[in-house]
Amino acid sequence: MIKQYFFDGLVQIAIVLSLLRIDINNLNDNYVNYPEVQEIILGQTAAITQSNFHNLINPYDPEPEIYRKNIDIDLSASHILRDLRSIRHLSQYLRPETDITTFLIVGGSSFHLNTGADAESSSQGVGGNHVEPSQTVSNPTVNNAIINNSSTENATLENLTNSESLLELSAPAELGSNPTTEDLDLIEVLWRQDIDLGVGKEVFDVNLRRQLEREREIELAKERQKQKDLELAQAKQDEQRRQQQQRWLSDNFTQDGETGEWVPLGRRVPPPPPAPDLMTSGQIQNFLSYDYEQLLNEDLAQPDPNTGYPSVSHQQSTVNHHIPQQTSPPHYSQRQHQGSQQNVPNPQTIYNNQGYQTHQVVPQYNDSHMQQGYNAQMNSYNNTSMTQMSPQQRYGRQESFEQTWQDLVNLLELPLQNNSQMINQSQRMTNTSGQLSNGHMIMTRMNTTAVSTSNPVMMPSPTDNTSSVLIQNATLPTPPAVSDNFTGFNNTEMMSPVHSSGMLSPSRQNNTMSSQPGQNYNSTVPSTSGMTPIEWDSSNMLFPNISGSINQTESLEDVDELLPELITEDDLDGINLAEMGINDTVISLSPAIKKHGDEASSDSAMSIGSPEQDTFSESTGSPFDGLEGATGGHDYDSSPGSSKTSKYDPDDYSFSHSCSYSHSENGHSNYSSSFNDTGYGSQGSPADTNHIHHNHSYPLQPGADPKDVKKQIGNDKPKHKGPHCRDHKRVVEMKIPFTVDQIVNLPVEEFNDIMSHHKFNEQQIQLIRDIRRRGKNKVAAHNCRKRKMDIIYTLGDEMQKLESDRERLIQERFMIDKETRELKEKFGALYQEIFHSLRDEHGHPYDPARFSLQQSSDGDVFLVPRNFTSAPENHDDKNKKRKNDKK
DNA sequence: TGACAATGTCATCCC
DNA sequence: CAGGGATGACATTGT
Repeated sequence: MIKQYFFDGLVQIAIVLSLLRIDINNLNDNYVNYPEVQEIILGQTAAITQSNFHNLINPYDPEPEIYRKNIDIDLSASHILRDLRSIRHLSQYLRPETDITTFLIVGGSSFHLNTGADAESSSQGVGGNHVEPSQTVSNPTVNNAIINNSSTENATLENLTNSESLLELSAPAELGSNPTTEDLDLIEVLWRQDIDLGVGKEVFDVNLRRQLEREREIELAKERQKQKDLELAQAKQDEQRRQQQQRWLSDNFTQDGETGEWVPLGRRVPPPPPAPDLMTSGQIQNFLSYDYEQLLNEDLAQPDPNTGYPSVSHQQSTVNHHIPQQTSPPHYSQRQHQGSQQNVPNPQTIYNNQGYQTHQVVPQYNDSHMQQGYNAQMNSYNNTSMTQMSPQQRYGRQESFEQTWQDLVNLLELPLQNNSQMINQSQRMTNTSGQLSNGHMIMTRMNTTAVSTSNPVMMPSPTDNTSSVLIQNATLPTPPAVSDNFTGFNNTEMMSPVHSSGMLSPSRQNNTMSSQPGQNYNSTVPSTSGMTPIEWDSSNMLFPNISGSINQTESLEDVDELLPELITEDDLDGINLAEMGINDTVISLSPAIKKHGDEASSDSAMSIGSPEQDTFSESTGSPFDGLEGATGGHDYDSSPGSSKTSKYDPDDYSFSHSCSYSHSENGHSNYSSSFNDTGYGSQGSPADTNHIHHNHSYPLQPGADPKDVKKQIGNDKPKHKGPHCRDHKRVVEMKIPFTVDQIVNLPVEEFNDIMSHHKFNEQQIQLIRDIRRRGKNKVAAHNCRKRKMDIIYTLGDEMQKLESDRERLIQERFMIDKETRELKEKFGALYQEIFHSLRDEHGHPYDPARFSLQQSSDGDVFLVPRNFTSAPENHDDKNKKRKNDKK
């Protein structure tokens, strides 16, 4: 019995000593630089962060499953130390809310933690084990092993002596001194902590353990009973809600016998007469407030038999339909009055597959024609953000917004309908689509609302409703410069019958533009256009919302068919300045248009540098033939020039005018789109290497007004004078049977062949070579200028980016400095607290001038003498003490 | 009529 | 070495 008594005590002492571990391997003077010290600085507690502070495994531990210091032991150690605090000098070791393991390392032999040492000495003396006291004291691994072994009653400490870790450290000889009465008291205290440590006497006492187990079982049974009661109460409450919901559903919906889904009565079944147990408004309110989200959630989960999508839209739409007939939540009535009544008449739109979310969740957005753009936005929103939201979130937001706005309207007695919609939309968009520029969004919505009010009877066509969602168009902000043009377009072109049948024209333009290499106008479908958002973002969008509402699946063939009809070159020439916003886009399409519509196009830019077009056979089919077919007999000064936009037709390499045409509304045009012969197109520009597609168009300056383009256009016809004309005149005069274009653009081989086959005199040869050289150089000069502009814009972009980075870094540095200051202050306070909490064996505080706290890499904090410069492992002669300071 | 932008041309370098 | 691209400088043209 006595043996068992002391054996238990020895085990518990070992536990304590495991907490008061000493790790000389990690001792270092540079403790403050260790990350663990920074953890202290950060105020992390082991219990919260689970840093390596507590997860380190002693490499010497023969049983690696035992962690030197896991969280449980720490918590238990806190109890131990709490008791230790009650006795003598250890009373001040603990401080609340600090989680520091403290090691007391004292240079002199007089410094030692007498608690563990004395206890050990006393226990070993009585226990009669083979364990060397010094070994047990100094090695925490051994203590862990003891804990492990003590879990089995037959465990002996024989294994401990065999542990290699036992031999790692040697404790001072005085640790084995005779126990004092204080030590015995400490042993008693440690026994009391057995329960806290989980290795109490019951571990060794079967009866006690069984009794404890029984108590635990009783407690567990009580817990289970409580849990069961709670569940019952919850189930009862749910059942009540379900019944209430069922009743409401039965009033408004019918349940499909096959699928079990709730189908709105108005869709398949004629609306039944009002149910006798109609809920009052208050009831409905109550019901909604409690159960509607759940109901909606369930409804959303039910797939629509027609579309396969959740049938929430049906529910809502049907509810909207039946509101006047049945009592339904006031929310529905309000919503219907606000917006649904204009769009719901078209069930095709409601049950449309692709647009179901738009029309379902936000049905009122369909009430106007111009809101298609906004629908696109909402489509994008629905397809992106909204689909990621839970139904409760979706409805909750919407409902809350509507409710809030309706309350406001009621309060202010605003006879708004469109405005309320607008604001609601604005609110929704603002809250749901973080990518949207609020300003632009509101602006756009203003446009749509204006149009919707001016033309309220316009209904969204099924095509529009079935349009695929153009997410990018909807989500990306429109450049402010676009706004004006876009607004003008909205109010003019979009409302015209031609364009409303197809309002597609702008979109088609967009699509057509996308077909041009190097142009990033088609930002609607990144998957098809292969553009990154950045590319898209940098592109110029003339009709963001419009294109967003248009079916992006329309083929380019349609575009090509429609464009010549919609936009003729005469139109291009006749477009007034007010429509330049459109012109910019349309004109940029000129290559595509002229490809199909007008062979007389002078836009030979596409052919520049292209071998196919450089051949004679192709050149004969080039637009120049129509103008220069006389091979010298044609006077350029009198050329019609209706399609001529360059001031110098004979040398119309097209870059001169294409660059002017490819302007966008913000003063940037993609010159490279029509000028791709040099490899200096946008793809090859430095900006592209960074995936930033600059739309800088040479020669338009950044702030240049699009009217410059107009000037270019307007000046086309009179621009048939100058040095270029001289070359052509000379060609004519010299009876050279080639055009300047042919002379310039022919490949060297073919050019040489021609020169060899034709018998030219020296004068002719010289003229031809000069023309060719000048033509080449002209192109080169243009490339050079364009490249220069690209570089300038790229550098500007980089500068902006660097400036933003700089701002961000400055901000970060400021924050880091602030955090550092705070951490330093925190560290200082913590240091002082810990340091002043330490007492020597006489109960006196340590002298800060002589000692300092330092932390090892494993998170242990040591009290190190100031003159303790070298690593502790190199000074084994010094007395080292370790403290696990749990506060 | 001068300023300015756009463009063409030349000279030169370089590949 | 010729052809041609690149580019600075200058000229021309039109607004």
